[in-house]
Amino acid sequence: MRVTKEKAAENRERILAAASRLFREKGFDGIGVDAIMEEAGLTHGGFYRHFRSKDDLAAEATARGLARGGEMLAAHDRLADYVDAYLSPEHLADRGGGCSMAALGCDIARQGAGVRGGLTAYLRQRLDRLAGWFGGSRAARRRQAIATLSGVVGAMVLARAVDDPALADEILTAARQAFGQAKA
Amino acid sequence: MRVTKEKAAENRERILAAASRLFREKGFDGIGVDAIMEEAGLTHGGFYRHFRSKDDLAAEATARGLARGGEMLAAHDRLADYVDAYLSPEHLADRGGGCSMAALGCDIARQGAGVRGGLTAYLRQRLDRLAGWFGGSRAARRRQAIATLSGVVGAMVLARAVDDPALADEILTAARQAFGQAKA
DNA sequence: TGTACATCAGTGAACGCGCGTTCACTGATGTAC
DNA sequence: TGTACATCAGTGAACGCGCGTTCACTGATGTAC
Repeated sequence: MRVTKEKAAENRERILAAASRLFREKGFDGIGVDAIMEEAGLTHGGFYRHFRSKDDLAAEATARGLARGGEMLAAHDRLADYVDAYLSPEHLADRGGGCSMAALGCDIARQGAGVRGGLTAYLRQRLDRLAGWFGGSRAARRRQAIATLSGVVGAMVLARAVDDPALADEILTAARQAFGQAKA
Repeated sequence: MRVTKEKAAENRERILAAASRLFREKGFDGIGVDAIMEEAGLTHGGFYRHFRSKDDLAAEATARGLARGGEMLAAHDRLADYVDAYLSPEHLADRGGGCSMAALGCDIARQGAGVRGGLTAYLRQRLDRLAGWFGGSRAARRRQAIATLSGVVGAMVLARAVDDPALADEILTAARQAFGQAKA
């Protein structure tokens, strides 16, 4: 049952969206091609008409997820707003729709060149954007951008790892205060 | 071929040590019971004389790995020394022997009660110890402990995820400067 | 202390299931005339 | 524009492999007398 080119392109997008969400929720090894295709409303056999392998999908889906994270970053133009949004209870709960670095950071180090290269390019962009929100020398601004990104990503990872909601909330609150304002 | 109680206890330790290292290196889903037993110098069939399941092993091995991290923390009595050691190139390279929060942080959120409970208890301890290195009110010290731990863990996660060694080094260096000294 | 027997850590084969990938097939789409 | 044919997105069964777990068996250890 061949479908129109438009429909096929739309299906490919749906596979990517499902994969991007499910990888972040369950990890690269925690979700299978069949479950991703089912989530996209297709059967698993057709997967290889769109992607060469699961690894290929991981690379494309990660890039897609990171791009969305970039939109979230672009939606704020002040450091405190961005940090508050990043370290919000909503982001804590929405692992599948949130930042890929927080959801998959440790796993990415074990992935192939496609995934890691995509993350590296994205991280550079995000650092550039963040640096613009700080004062001081070029080097000082970059240092603060790195410290802030490390801080918010680490806080989200720890808040999600902990099994006590009160402690998770305390971590997010403390990190919002610490990273939400530019320092000397 | 029954072995002495002492030998059996020693074998159990070897399984735990191998699991602790391999889980950190490859992730909970990235390594099998058979490979862990082989690393411990045993065959996979005997695994269930020591542990009820792979999940059980994950919980015990994670607790073991975190305890070692605690020793590393105890080995330093100044903030800057600890941060320098944590954010060193040696720690970056030694994923299997390093901090479990940096190696497995994102994966732990998806694990069972045993693993998450162990991490939570350990994280509380580490925060208490870190807080002692800061000045100010009790609340301020705790906030700085949380921000520092988030910062160093996040920096290590990002430095390992990136595929450019120069960028990884830049991240570690910037984070050492940012988190290595107590702030107001 | 010596002897007989029960225990159980460890072995290696086997089971069952899930998952990534392949394949023959379908039938609507796209294209060449 | 209409017709005939090639293309190919999608289907569902199947393959092969790896992995968590089980099991019958071994034989040295531990224990009861």
